[in-house]
Amino acid sequence: MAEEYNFREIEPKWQANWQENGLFEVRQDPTRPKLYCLNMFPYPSGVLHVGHGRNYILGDAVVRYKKMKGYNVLAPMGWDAFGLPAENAAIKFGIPPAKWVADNVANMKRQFTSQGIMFDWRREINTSDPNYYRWTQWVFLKMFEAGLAYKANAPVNWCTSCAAALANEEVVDGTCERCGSPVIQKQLDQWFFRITKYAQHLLDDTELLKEWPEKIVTMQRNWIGRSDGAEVDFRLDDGATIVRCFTTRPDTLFGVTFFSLAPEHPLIPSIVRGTDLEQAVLRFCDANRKVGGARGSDQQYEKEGIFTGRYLINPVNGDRIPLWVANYALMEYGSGGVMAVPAHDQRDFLFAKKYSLPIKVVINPPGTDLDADKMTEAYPDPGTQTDSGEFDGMPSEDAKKAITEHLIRIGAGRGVVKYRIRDWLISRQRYWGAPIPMILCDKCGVTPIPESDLPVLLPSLHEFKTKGGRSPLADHSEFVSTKCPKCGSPARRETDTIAQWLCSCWYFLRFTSPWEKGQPFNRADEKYWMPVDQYIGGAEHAVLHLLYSRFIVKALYDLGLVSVKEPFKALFTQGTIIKDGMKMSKSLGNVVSPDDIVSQYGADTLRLYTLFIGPPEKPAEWTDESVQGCFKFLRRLWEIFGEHEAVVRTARTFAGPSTGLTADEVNLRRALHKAAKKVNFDIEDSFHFNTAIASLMELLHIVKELAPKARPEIRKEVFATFARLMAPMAPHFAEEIWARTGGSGSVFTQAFPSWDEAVAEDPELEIVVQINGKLRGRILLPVGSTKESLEREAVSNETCIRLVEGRQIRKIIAIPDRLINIVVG
RNA sequence: GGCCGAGUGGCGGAAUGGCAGACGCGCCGGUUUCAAAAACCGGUUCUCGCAAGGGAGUGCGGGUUCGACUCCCGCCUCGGCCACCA
Repeated sequence: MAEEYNFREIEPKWQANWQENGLFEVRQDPTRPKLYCLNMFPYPSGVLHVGHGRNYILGDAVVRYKKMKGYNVLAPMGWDAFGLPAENAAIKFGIPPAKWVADNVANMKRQFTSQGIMFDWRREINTSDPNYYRWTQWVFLKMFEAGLAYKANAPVNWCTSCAAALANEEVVDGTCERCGSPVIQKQLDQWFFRITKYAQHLLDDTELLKEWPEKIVTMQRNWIGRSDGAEVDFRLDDGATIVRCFTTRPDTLFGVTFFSLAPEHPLIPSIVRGTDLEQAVLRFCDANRKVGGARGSDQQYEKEGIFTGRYLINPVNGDRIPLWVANYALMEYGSGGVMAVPAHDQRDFLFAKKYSLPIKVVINPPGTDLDADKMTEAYPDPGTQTDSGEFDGMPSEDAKKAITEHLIRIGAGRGVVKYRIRDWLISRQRYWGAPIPMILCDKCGVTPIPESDLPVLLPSLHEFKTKGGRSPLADHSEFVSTKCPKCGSPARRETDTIAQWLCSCWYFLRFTSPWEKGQPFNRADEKYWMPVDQYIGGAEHAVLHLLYSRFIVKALYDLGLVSVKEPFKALFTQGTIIKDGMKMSKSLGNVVSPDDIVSQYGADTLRLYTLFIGPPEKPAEWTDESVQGCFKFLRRLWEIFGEHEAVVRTARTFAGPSTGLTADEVNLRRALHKAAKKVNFDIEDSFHFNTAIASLMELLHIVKELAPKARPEIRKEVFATFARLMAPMAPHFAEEIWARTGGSGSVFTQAFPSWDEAVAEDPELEIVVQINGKLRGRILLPVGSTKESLEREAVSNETCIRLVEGRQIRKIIAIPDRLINIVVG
């Protein structure tokens, strides 16, 4: 009776073995190339589901593969533990956030281990640990020193339910990204990071992100949102007031027929003061003031506006144009005013039609003349200038520059660059975060806490609900009262906490030397390990986390504190796991627990299926039945190995040469080499473990058929190589087979099978012969044939001659390894 | 509206411009069993045919090529992200 595949015994055994032997404890090793492979660290929300697992299993497989390829691999893990969910959960369940975090961390760590996902746990970090967050506070101080942190009274997005200010990025369609409650505007004193100062750097250096998905780079560029254009000064009809606007289309300046101000525009009250329309205009402004991240709801709203009764003078042609207030003009973009050119902008066109405003064509499409009266939509494309004074006849693309220069000459404008990105709101009126390390002194003003006084400890509070926009810390007098570090007089601490985003913007630096006490990281270690060679995570962080991290690293680089300009050399964003047509999530009730799969089928089955489910960059549908396919694969391989185990264990090591092998032995070894080639290529090229596993399944079929016919030492080679090939994906299983083939030590101290040498000893390959892409035959040719030698061979080969049947050969197309196509006339 | 992706069996998905549908699931048939499950063996794009074999076939329409799922042009559909950003 054959021994059963007992994963329940095998898996814990090897997990303990790896732990004991410190397999994943990495040190700097100058003899090997380094590889810093990082999975985005999780929010310790409690329980991992198999959707989360995709991330970590993929990363672990890469780490194990690279390790076998000879790299010195750093694979650390930690916890992004500050932030709203922990605090909300703590309020809900009445336990301290720190306890909630600690419990969840313990469980998630257990889940990682039970799935065979191994990290260098000596480097574990937790962002809510004072040993960590004192250095988050240090980052804040450095930003302040660099003039990149400032306090301003600003309208902030305020979530009515979370009772917290949100970053623009956290507002989705006017509601809170986390809880979905409506977001309103509120004026508060807030800390900002001046990310806008780095907008151009961040944009330029997207050039360096060659190993990032194109999609993510594009999203970063769009988010920064550079627009090149001109600022134009329009003079109010009183001759004094100047109303500014930004345009990307100075070429359309002669076609301006009205002007729209944002309802929040500060000039409006003075412009309409004392006029008949004053009350109506102000009422309109109040009614259309922006609420939340977007005006109104998520839907496009009807364009509305009101005439102010006043006129502006177009600086280039003296046209007197009506000044309107319109709800589609945004105060926070440009300068809050739009020069409206209905003929060449669709929004302006719709507005002009609605309010019967004139339309003036100044750009004609190539070859035709537009008639303003007959237009049904705006013509936004380039063309030839018309009705534009001295610029008539000029291509509109050239006119952009020419008209801007003209504006400069007459002192009515200038070329400018605008960015969509805004400064980063960094303060939160919440408890569960790192206190902002600042002191408010009546005499000295806002004063940073000296580095030596860090950390500013977060006090343990039992009551930490936010009240009326104040941080809970504000009610805690022992925390608030302090002395000014400059003048020594009584002062107050800043009571806002640091947005959790900042904690996760530098953690990859801390991982390089997390044990450092007197500094955030050791410079030598940072220099050795940075940048992160392979970053793996979800595309949901495509903009915020990645952009913030890039910004912080650039700022620290400019301060001479880190050695790299970009933190992440290569990025891989894996697709989400779908179940029953929806993203897997606790709230939808469609989660599959890895614990259940592990106990039923084992960690290796879970890992194989997760990798096999589809190409890792794309979303994939989880089906419980399909899991069995991977389990069956392992069990079959186990059983087949069992039939050969006794022979293999005592066999000597196959050392070649390949002469004198039977046809079956050649075919068996060829299949092995083919699989090795495929697995190497798939992992190296694209992390396509799905096809790598498929090729191993194919290999199993052949091994099953041919291994019984091969001599013992070849069988030994086959099973030992098989074990090494599957080690990244099914590590426990591979260790067990490796050990049972008589292999010494851990399979992860072995080299991953390469294929080039192996293939070179393969005697011959079967090549398909096509005639005019149709008829087919097969010939055997030596392995390693080049395209040229194949073509030569085809002319003299008997099979080919017979197939050509005397017709004239026009062309021979040879694809090494695959086929020869002979085109005959 | 803008910018990306993607359309292949019943399903997930394979295919450097070269045997379309690898591999897995499911399904069908068989072996085994008192029976069922499991396991094992075989089959499984559609279509005509008892069969051998034939025909069609990668969203639609063109094109390039000896040869197109793959490249080019024009559509259609779906998904993602950003969106009255001047």
